[in-house]
Amino acid sequence: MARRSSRRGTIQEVARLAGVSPATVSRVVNNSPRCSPETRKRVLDAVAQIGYVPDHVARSLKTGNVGEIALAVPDIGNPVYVAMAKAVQEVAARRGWWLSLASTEGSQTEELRALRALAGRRIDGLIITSLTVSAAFLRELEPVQGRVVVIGRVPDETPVDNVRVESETGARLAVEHLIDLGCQRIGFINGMKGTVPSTSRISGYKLALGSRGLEYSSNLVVNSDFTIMGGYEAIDRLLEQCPDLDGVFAANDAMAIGVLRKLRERSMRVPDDVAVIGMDDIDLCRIATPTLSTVTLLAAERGRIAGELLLDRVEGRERGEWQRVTVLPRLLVRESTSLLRKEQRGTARQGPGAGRPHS
Amino acid sequence: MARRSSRRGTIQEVARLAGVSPATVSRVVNNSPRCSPETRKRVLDAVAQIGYVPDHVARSLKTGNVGEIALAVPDIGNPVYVAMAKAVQEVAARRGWWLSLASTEGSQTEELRALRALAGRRIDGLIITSLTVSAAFLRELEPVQGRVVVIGRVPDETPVDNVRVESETGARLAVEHLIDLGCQRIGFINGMKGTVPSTSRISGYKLALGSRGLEYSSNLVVNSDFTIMGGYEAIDRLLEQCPDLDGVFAANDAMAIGVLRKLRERSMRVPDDVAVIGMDDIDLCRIATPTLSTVTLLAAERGRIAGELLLDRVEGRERGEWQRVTVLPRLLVRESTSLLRKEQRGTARQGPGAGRPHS
DNA sequence: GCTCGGGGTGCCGGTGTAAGA
DNA sequence: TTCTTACACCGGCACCCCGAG
Repeated sequence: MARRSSRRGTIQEVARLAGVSPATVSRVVNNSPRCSPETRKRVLDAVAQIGYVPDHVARSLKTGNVGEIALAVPDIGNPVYVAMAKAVQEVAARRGWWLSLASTEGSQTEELRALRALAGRRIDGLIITSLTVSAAFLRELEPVQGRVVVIGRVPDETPVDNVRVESETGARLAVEHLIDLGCQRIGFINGMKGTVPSTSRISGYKLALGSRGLEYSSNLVVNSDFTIMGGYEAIDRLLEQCPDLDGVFAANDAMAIGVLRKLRERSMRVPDDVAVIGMDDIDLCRIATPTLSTVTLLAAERGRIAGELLLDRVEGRERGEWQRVTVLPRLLVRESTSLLRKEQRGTARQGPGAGRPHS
Repeated sequence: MARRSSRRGTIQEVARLAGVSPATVSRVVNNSPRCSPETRKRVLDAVAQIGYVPDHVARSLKTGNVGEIALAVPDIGNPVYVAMAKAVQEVAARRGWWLSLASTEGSQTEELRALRALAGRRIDGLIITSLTVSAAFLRELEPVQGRVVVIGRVPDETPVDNVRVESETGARLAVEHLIDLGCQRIGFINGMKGTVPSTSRISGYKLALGSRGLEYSSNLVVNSDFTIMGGYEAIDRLLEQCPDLDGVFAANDAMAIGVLRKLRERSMRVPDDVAVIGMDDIDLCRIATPTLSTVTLLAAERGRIAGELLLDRVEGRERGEWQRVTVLPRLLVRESTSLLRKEQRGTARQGPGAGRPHS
């Protein structure tokens, strides 16, 4: 096992070489004020000569923290989580923490592994976003209180800080937007049944129909997974169940991009024949043809907030009640649901735009 | 600082509760054979009652390794590195290691930070892919020998295991393919000057021109960054310098996708007016319109190899000479360089294909 | 008595080894 | 033998102590 391979010197060796005590070396290395300039220089010379680097493990054992937090996401290939990760990374770096990323691939086992890393003090804190909040998951949160932030809704009494987004409202905004455009038969391509995100989306979809007086029909809904290929194949099934669709709401942008691709293959025009809207606001929305309308769920913002909350706890700044922070989705209208669709069709459009914030 | 927050019990407390010594608890927890069934049960009961989880830091201090490796990539938002990360992750999990991901954002500082994490024994091993191999970088490799694998070419004498891809050959394959299609004026959109990937690509580009008897002209080359937006803006500059382009080679797929997007806006047909080829083989190639021809650099394969090499070293299985593994790029022909372009124009094409392996 | 620079040492929480029942 | 214990030790850090000014 061990091997402690090419370690170059301990604090004792440096101390011996510099002719001081280990305590002094420690003070110099940690920029403690209590040392004279000349001693400092002698020590630093010895450090340089030996190539001494403090052993992080030993330091952690003594100080009680390892200086590292982790972010666990279901799929690091999903641009939404990349945006989230970059935001957390920014916070961590600014506050002097090392961030490590873990991709759970949606597996419970991996999520629990991350929580156990926390319990075993491999890391000091954890931000985790889970697609399905299970009982086992909630149970494992108990012993690591104050060192976890969950992104995604958890039951109210759960003893963690929690960052939420009203994705139900987001779904409602998207669908109401389609309806207000004149769409009457709006298909919904949802993610896998039973996951937290898919539950709130279907709920928002129904709310929107209700608020505008449209009927819900299960013919208008299909499930698939949250990827481009998922949307690509799901739209076929949807069109089979309901050939005269005039609008599609996809549960995320990746799926919506797949839908655009397939509709183009089937020579259906967007938004003329079918208006399409996604959710998340990934970069690809502005590259797609036509550019994709969407509802942003503010992944980066949630990441930033989660990072701050976690570090406030872990650094001991915050000891109060469990925080519940909710961010509000915003509609971004682009070409795929453009109101000007009749006039602009067939002519070159303007380049990828930032999307027009709306409402 | 410290805080050792909600830690639940140490090995001593468990030992006291079970009426045994700490050493016995340690043996039980680690499934050491030397212990009687009844003692084992008593200990396990005590463990469960207290909710004891071994302190990973303390264990690491004694055993000399932390059970964690890291993968540092320039940009976790790049699908190439995602593919690489997933491959490494698979290897790490299979061999019982924890993998953490770090995104350096191309910053030297962050790369050196990762190397210092290694030197300070925060992690046991590191796989790192760097865009620019600097002297400072090479210098920092010295003290952590045998615990680093570099993906991307380093000087021959560098004391690390090294996984390479002949990206120069890859670039040559791409450009020769365009020439063999009949292209005469092939623009090249390269990444930032001075990076390792861009250097080998321009070299391959020139080799291809030479091998087919075409002239090199600096008018045909522009630089930008390795993103969709990079390609999107670079093609404008390229067309300004050379309005009658008939082929474009982009240094990676992301840029090529940006090119496709811009060409569509400018109503230029692909491949009819301009053939386009990228490099990397990211998933988007099969979703783009038209589907994007490319040269795969086998990112996942390189990740897998790097993972195995690193763990062989870190586990002490391998102590021999520094390994140099080279993988060979392969051309994948899709619609954006389709030979059938004249015939198929204007009709619906077949769906996203896997690409036809070639040569 | 107080400040300042520096030294001695117990300790963090496990693990491995040699000795003991 | 077979199981268990005592104890040194991993490598820093932080507290407390000391002497000199």
